[in-house]
Amino acid sequence: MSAPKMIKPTESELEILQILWAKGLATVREVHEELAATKDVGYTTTLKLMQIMNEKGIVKRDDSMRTHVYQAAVNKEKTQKHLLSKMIDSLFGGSPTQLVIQALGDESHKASREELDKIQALLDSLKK
Amino acid sequence: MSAPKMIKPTESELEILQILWAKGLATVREVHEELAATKDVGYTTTLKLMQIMNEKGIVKRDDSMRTHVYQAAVNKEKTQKHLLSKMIDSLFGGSPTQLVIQALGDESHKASREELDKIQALLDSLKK
DNA sequence: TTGGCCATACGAAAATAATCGTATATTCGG
DNA sequence: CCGAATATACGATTATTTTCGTATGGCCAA
Repeated sequence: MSAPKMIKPTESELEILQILWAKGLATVREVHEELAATKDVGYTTTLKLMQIMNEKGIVKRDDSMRTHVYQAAVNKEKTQKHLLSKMIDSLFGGSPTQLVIQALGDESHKASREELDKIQALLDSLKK
Repeated sequence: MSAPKMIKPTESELEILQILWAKGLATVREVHEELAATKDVGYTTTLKLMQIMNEKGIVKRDDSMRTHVYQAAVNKEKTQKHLLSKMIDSLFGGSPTQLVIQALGDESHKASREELDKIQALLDSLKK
């Protein structure tokens, strides 16, 4: 089994996935260093998490070398869509509109002009 | 302490909050019946959860009667915004735009024409 | 060769979340 | 008054997630 049916990464797993999505390929050490920049966590903790993720099929690894090389085994957009959909149901009563409005109104994550234009374009196409 | 600084309801707590936000005031039994319609869970489980939420300050209760009456102690929009913000950080690299695009493109949660207009209005005001 | 890094494996503790059984009190119909 | 129904309190179990200590072995410079 390579691609897991139930995509339900935990909080910590998501942090690791983010890094793997950005890097493509990465060793435990690389992932760990990036994690450690933000939070205080031990190396073996990161290692263990990635091992578990490998068992779950969330990541794949190449263990032909002494230092294993990992990569995400779940698609970024699919995962985002899935979790977003869950949030729409669990927090916005099934309406994506309220979510969009809240997201756009978020003061701490302001959208740039270009981004707004991008959204505008999508909106236009949806209106047709 | 009435309003908690750290808004971090668990999955189950969120389900209960949703019901309380909709109902305004509700007893444990009322909340439980609504929960039980969807999932298989015992009454005392719901009770316990709501007691814990009360201790955490997520809900308030009037226990002047034998049957306590609960209500949400956290603001719905604030909570939505907070969790959304966390998701933007943890899953969309801090950019709300990708989130908005994914949300609007979600096939299983289509936005109506009115909703699209609503978003358009907000977009217009942001563009200025 | 050998001592120090650096790697993975693995077990298990610690922290958090969810579940429920049982005790006990109140209410109310008959 | 009495028993069934219904309420809360509370302890304890189970499940899940996170964390880390320790074991073990490879690699390499001195």
